[in-house]
Amino acid sequence: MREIFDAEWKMKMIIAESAKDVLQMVSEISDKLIPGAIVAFDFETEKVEGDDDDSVNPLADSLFSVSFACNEETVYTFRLQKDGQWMYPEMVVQEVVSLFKKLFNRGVTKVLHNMKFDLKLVYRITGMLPQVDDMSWDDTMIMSYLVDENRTAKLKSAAGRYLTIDANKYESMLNDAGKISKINDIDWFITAQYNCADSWMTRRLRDVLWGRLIEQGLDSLYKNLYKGLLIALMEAEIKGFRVNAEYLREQLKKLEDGLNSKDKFMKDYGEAIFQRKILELKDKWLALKVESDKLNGVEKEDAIKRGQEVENKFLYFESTVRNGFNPRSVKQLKELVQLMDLAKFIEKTTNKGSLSLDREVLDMIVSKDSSGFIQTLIDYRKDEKTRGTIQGLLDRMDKDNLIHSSYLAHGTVTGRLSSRDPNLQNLPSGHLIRDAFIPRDGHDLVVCDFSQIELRIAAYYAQEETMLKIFMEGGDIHSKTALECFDLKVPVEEIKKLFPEQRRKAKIINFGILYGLSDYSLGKTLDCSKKDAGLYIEKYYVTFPGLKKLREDVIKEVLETETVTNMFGRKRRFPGLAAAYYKFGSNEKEIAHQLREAFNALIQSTAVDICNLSITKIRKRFLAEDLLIWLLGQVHDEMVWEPEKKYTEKVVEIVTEIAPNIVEGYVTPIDIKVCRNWGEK
DNA sequence: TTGAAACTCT
DNA sequence: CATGAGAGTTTCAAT
Repeated sequence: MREIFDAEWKMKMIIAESAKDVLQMVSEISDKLIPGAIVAFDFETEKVEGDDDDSVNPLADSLFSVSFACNEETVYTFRLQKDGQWMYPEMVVQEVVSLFKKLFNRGVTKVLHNMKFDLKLVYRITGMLPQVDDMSWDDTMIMSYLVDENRTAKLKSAAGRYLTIDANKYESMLNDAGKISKINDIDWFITAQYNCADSWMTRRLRDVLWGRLIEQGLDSLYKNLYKGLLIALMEAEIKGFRVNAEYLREQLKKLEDGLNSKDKFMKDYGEAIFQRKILELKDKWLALKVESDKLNGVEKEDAIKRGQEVENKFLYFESTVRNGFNPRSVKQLKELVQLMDLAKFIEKTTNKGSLSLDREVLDMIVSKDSSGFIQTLIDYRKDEKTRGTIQGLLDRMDKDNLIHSSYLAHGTVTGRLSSRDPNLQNLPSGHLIRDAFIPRDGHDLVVCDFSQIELRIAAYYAQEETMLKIFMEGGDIHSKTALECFDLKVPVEEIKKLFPEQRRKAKIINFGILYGLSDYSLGKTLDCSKKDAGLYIEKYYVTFPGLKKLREDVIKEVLETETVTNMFGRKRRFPGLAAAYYKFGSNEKEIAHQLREAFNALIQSTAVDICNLSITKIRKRFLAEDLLIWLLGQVHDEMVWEPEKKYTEKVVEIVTEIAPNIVEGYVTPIDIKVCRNWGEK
């Protein structure tokens, strides 16, 4: 056993050096797990040999070591595994395992930074997970996120910020010691201290952040939403979404065949044009060479320079042809579009100011191209995207055809979740891909989404009478908007049938308003003049005056407080906005952007809090009724559950009871469907 | 490894 | 002055 004291941090690190040390340490830690104790712990992991996945994977990585901060001063640490194998005799391993099992005592508060990650490791060791109603786990990453959504919630950043220490001290030590990428090759006493520092910071952060949560009125959101949500999400990640791999491989094959022929067509076409141009450029280059021989001084230098430019160009074209024209290369495409004489029709530029060749532009120039190249490119891009998505799903599927996406609860400024590896929140709508997502044998998918939740939230905050009435009576909001904005002289019930085009446009206006759409952009999307678009927006606000007032109120509020707070207490902060707004000559574009963001944040954050609160509440009810039903996925205002068939009706009943009634006194209706695959929804 | 550009979703 | 909010992934090209 070795002890190291960090006088600056007042941190005593106790490091085990042998199996005997581990036994003693486990017993000491065990003794401290008494009711009322607050203990932070943290794992270090490493990739196992032969795992080609480059991301950190708590379901597969080797457990290098763990540290326990049992109070604010004392931290213990010991090694666990090497290359995925335990480093100790079976008896010692059993003691370690039972220590982790003792953590499930609800009288002891456990603190983790990114709790889903470490709890998955605990799950691998013990086979145990906390229940969704277990309040004895704290996540300092989420606390830090709630306290300041604008700054990174990473442990070292948060610790540096809230503990006012040099939080990277031990990481620097690790880097100095190593310059080796593998944690296993570094002296254990160095990594041990690094590991200790992490749980020490986590333990210290917990108290500081808890104070901040209380100060800012965020404690209820943290306790009632996040504690349960994180566990429900962790269950979804562990469980995984089953996919029909054979079906996906079939679709992949079909796409690849189509892509190959499109690729060949475009290659041949592109290369022919480049070849022709190369000859032209060579002639030009020769001419310039002859010319430059006749000249002197500055003129000669200029001609040589131009000659070199021409030479570079045809050398580039030659290498392009040699390596094969690649329709995925934006650079090559731009050259080609210029040679095809289509560039003159393109006004749109990319963010950096170069020629844009996105779908919108291609749609515009496709009619000017008789060769079929542009149309082929449009189709190619679409299919290539789908192919990539399918390939990504197949690559990430485990041996049981399960896809374990992870959900980040701290990834967005509005409180939305994000999904990654793979992202299940941006799968193309429609059947092709979503049909591949299926329930396990003997199970159903229950898919539930909130209908028009953002508009309903806006109406609620605004107490917009006309809008509330339409929602309450089950009327069609888009029809009403169409009627008023386009002066349609028919009863509102007939709009859907008689003026579907106007209704479609009204839908764009309805959603656009929530995002702060300008007359300029609305004109572009509706393909009408800016002036007409402005009139529509005006009429919209006459029809729904409450919404106009709400927008003004939110802007007024954010300019005073630099903060938007939703009905659950969630905050979206805009530091510096007030000062910037009242300062002469500041960036108006940026201010306008932040004001749009502020209004949208109120609506978006409320919508997602309702959805996530319903997930937590529903999952807790399943627990209370002893139904072993886990969440499978969440897509902002949609949730997917996977019950055994015998529980399907019960799930529909409970979801239908809970989800629409999260806000007291205001119903947020849902659509719910039992599906054989995700595409059926 | 990073940034730009393209495309996907709610 | 620019002009709709929030995300993640893939590919190419440059560093």
